[in-house]
Amino acid sequence: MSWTDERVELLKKMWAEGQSASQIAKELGGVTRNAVIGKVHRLGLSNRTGPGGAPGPVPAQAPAAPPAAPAAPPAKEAKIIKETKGRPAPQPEAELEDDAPTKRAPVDIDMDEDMDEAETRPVPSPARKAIVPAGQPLPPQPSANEISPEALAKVSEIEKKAKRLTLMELTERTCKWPVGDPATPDFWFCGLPVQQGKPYCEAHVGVAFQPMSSRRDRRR
DNA sequence: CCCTGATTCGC
DNA sequence: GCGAATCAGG
Repeated sequence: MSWTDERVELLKKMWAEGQSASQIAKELGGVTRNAVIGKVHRLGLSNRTGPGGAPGPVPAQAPAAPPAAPAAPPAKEAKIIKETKGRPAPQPEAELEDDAPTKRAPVDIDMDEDMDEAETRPVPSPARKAIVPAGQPLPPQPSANEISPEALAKVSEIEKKAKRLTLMELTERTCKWPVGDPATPDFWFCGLPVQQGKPYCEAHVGVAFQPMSSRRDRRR
């Protein structure tokens, strides 16, 4: 792959949007994040703080280059050998399949273990489109009336920073919360880092698992 | 460990 | 110019 005008343009766009190099690389395809970073530098737009531009929306690390002290040259000789560790994939984990995402509740993915206390329980997944006679433009997102408005706000908040991964890009540590209509090209998965042991990121765990107490008395 | 961007340097 | 390898950090 080469840096065609188109690709460079997309690179610039995404970089400006605060997307990470790895994400840009994935989007472009055929290049690694290193390639992207290298290109970014050669294009001279390494610092996301453009002239007169709005501050980056992403908590990008500020490279505040300090007047590097004339420290002694690194005398590192030791070589670090990375241990090769095999992944026998023990647990009969449920794998995300090409199964119709229409009714499959992502909640049951890898949820066997510690569901800890009976204090929480999964809430119907948002991916599950209500079985409704087609024709209605209704966006059956998770019934808002049974989720704490606080959690919802948090979700819409972080969804702006979502990685927007495709099914194939999901890993054991990327949030598997689906967004959008599976039948639409605008369908994607959150992809943010998952919360330890959970299939979702912090925000989505918030709406996926509700304390029994708040679920107890929802009428209707 | 996973992930980020930054730099170097042979090609 | 390119980008893998490496470095440095969260």
